[in-house]
This record gives sequence, C-alpha cells and structure tokens, in this order.
Amino acid sequence: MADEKLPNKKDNFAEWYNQLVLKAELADYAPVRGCMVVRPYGWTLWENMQAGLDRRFKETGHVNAAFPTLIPMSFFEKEKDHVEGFAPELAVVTHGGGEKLEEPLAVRPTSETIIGYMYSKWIKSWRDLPLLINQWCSVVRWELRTKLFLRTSEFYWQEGHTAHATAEEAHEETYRMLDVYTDFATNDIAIPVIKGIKTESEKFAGALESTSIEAMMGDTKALQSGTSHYFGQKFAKAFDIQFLDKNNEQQYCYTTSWGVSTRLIGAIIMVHGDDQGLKLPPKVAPIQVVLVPITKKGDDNDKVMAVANKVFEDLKADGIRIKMDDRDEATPGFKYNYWELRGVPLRIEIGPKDVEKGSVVIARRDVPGREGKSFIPQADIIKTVHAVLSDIQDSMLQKATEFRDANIHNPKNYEELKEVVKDGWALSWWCGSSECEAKVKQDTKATIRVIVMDQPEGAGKCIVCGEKAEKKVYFARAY
RNA sequence: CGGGGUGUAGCGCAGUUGGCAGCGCACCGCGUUUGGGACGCGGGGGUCGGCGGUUCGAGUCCGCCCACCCCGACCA
Repeated sequence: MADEKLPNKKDNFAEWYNQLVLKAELADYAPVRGCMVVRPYGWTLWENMQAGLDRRFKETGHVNAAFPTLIPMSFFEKEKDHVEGFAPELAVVTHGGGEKLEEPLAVRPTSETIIGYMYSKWIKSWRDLPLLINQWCSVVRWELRTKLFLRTSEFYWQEGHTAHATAEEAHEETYRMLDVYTDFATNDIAIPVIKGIKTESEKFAGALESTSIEAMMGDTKALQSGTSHYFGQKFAKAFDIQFLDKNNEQQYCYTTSWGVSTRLIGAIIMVHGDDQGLKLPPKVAPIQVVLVPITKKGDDNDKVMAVANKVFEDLKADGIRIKMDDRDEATPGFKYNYWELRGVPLRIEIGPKDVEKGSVVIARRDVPGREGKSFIPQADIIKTVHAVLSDIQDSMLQKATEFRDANIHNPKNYEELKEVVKDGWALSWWCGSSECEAKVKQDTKATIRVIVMDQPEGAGKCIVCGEKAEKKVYFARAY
C-alpha cells in the first residue's frame, strides 16, 4: 500500500514534477503519443478553477457557446501569419465514413478561424456589437516534446473571442481579460503573476499585440500562464467580419481572443508543491478538509466515530468540501502521507483523547510537521476551519510572492544578466531590437517573457547593446 | 529530424558461459495491528516490444522494424 517517496524537488525538479502528477492521480499518460488522461482528482480541480474563471467571464458580459472541433483546412490559409504559426502542428482528418474527404479537416488548434467565419455571418450592424463569446473545449497541437499539463498534444482550455466596433474597445477588452486572469491567478490559485506585452518574436500567430501573465515556477523558470491577444482588423479582414456603422458605412470589426488552459494546473503544482507532494490552494482544492478518525480495536470506537460523524456533517452542511477517510486497512500515518501527497489543505484528526477532551487536532498542509498541528475545541470547529482555510490561502500567495521577488534581479551589465538568468529572472532595460533579444536567447536560453505594462518614467541603456532603451523587460528561461 | 538511452507481471527492476521466467512494491484472502508511510501466513497475475534468422533448445546470440524516455531545433 505504501507509495514510494517522491524524488527530491530541489535536486530533481523535472522528475519530482512527473511523479507527483502520476502519484497524486491528477493525470496519466494516454496511449497516443503526447496525450494525457486527466483523472477525476485532476479534473475536479480543473472544474473548480473553471468555476472561478467562468464566473468572472460572465461578470464581464461574456456568454458561452460551443464551436465544432473540425475546421476546413482552407480556413487556415486565409490569414498568412496564422497559417505559418499553426500549419506545422495541425492534426488533419483526411477520411470520413471510409471515404477520402473532398477537403481535409483540421482538428482545431485554436478557433479564431471558425469563429471568425461564424461572426461574419452573425454580425451585420453596429447594434450586434460587441459580440463577447467564450467556449470551454479542448484543442490539438502536434507538439514535438510534451510534458503532462504543461505541453500535451491535446489540452483543455477556454478561448474567448470578441468583436468590437472600435480599436479602443477591442484593446480595452484585451487588457480587461488579462486583468481577469491576473485576478484569478492571484486570488483563486495563489499564484502571483507579472502581466505584460509580448515581443514581436513571442507573440501569437496573427496577433497585432499579445499580452500574457507570467508566473515563476519553483525552479525559477517562467511559465506563460494566460494570454490575451489584440488582432486589430487583421482577422476581420481575412474572414470578412463587417458591420454597418451609425453613418451607414461598412466597417471591419476589431477582434480579440484570450485563453487559459489546464497548464495552470502545472503552475499550481510547480509553484506550491513540496517534497511531501501537492499543496492545493483551498479555493480550488477538490477536497479542502480530510477527516481522519483514529480508531483502535478494543476501544470504544463508537464514541470516536460519533464525534467524527458529527464534525463531518457539520462542516459538510456548512459548504466545506470535506472527505472522511475511515478506511480500516490503512494506518493513520499512511493516511497523513496519502492526503499530503494529494495536497489537501487541512486535516482533522479525531481520536479517543480528543473525544475525552472535547477537542480535535487540525494539521495545516502548508506548515509541515508538528508546527502545523494544533488542538482546537470541537465547539469552534466551523469557525476555525473557515478561518484557517482562508489563512492558508493567504499565506500560500504570500510565500509564492516572496519566492518570486527574491529571484527577480536587476543586473548591472550583460555579464551579470547572463549569471542571474541561470537561476532567476532579470528585470532590465531593452532597446527594442530583435537582435539583442536573440543574442540573449543564444547566450543564455532566456527569452524576453514580457515587456512590463506600466513602464517606469525615463529611459536607460539596453542591457545587451548599451544603446538608449525605453522599455523595461523580464528575461527568463521558460517552459 | 540530429545525439544519447530503454523495452521482461500494474509499477520499479534482476536474469551469469543459450537450458523450468524471478525479486521488491502494488493487488486478492485470512489473522494480528492502527495518534506520522504496520506485520505474518497463503494466493492471483507473463505474447520477455514485434517480425525473421542461428540452434536440439533463445529473455539471452544475429538482422530488420516499432514504441517510449532524456538532451537539442519548434511551441500555450
């Protein structure tokens, strides 16, 4: 029954990550190369994340719909940059019902094209705008190197696609949704992110401007955790999305798209996890509290179980996602490790001693060992659990923020930059040339993650070439 | 697609000069246990990646093929 221990996180981050995903039963490898199966525990986590995101999308005026998986190949040829970006990683259906198809169908790698096609049918008037639609689905990209949750051939996500009457409105939408992602990352999954604008070489295929939120993983590498794109009229022109404005003149729409994926689960693992296993933020944890009754044969177990059952029912009735682990084939010690591996934020132990004293033991997942354990009165249990879960959520964000900030450096020259990006991020001036950007990548593997959104006043010298620079950017190695 | 590696039970592996296919964990049963990964006894489970060759006999030797993993180029 005893699972082997995880590899050490510090010395072997990649292996630690892989085994954690498998052992915590978040996901498993599928028979098709590069594909994953999201297991019930992982999917419940995703559902809780979806709920937090979906609520925010609706609050900002969006509605959900479902567009088809299969897209005519010709759609990808309508926008030059888009086809160049996605053609190499398309999966294509060539046969149906035993017959070779007249036109091959691409399995969607993203839905700008099919949604653009539909928008051109639906949008006729300025009164139809803005059109704000999101869909939850999976997409397929034939990736060369895959890693569970971080990069798989098929992954689950949401993609929002909006059409607007003016450039300003569309641009505002792009930034609004980036803020929504920032808010979700910070408050729901306790991951501090840095938002900014992508450079030319890093932006989405076909976008005029790409923005993203970047998070620092436990090994200090960066993970692009959410993106929001502004297309201007590029896609509208490719797909003929036009409307009659108030002056009875035909205008092309301005469009956006934005998405986050199950990759965020990878971020949660890599930001919060430790040698014991997962550490899930209480707001999205499938199980927030696990209750372990301590029973001994011969003792009066009924008393322990009576208290345990009452605590369980009380907390459940109060909306806490609680699990009772009363398996009699496993010892308490085994159960502690079992649920710690799975990242349950809070554990309650109830044994004969607690029944006697009218107390229970609570153990915080975010504070390992004895320090995280405390005795609380049974009478206060509901209040205490809510308070502690909220405190765990806060301290997880705080800890992640401290770690991130401690690993962001301000190198004084190029030599220093090369040093710091080996194990951290660099915040530096950049002249804006793609040559300097490419040189850093060549020398260090680090790329410009984002151009910071709220630029400081004034200017400096490019960390690479020394020329005048007006933009501060983050350099980091990334997943 | 280049470089490196691995394919034997669900997982991790051993298998010597070619000679009855094994070990640990997991799984099933019974009993004893249970406040930080319990133990005893008894079980079930195999197309040794595939195809071909050498041989009385191949997990083992030879050839071809396939799959997967790691490192690069590409990517949310």
